[in-house]
Amino acid sequence: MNTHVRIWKTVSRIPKGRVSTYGTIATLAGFPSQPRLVGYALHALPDGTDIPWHRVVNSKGRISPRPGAGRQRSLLEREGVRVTDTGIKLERYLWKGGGTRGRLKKARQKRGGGS
DNA sequence: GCAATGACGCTCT
DNA sequence: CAGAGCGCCATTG
Repeated sequence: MNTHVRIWKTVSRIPKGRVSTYGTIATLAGFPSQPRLVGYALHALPDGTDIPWHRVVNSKGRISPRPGAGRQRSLLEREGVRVTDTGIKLERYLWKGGGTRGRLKKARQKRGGGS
């Protein structure tokens, strides 16, 4: 369970109006490339949790097909995060731990990235 | 105690 | 460039 708490704490560190991906959270939490654990930890979150789980999205910047996804999108928009059909602007809202201001230059330019 | 699954990500084809 | 498969660790049955 300690594992979950660690992840929750990391998620809680996400600044308001910003989002992060499972992979990023996993890495920051101390689990390099272990997004499944993050997803599983969030899955175990209680309903009245104080953890901003809605700020966690997948690498595509899209909300995973989980029950309440629509509610998550509302919460994000409520915090000022614009969610488009193409997903959230990770280059704008993606938060990468520490006070990095999320200044991702080339991001990881894995595939497509920003069209 | 063993086996399968899971709110995903990366690499290969 | 696009699509599919495999891998990681922990939790649950």
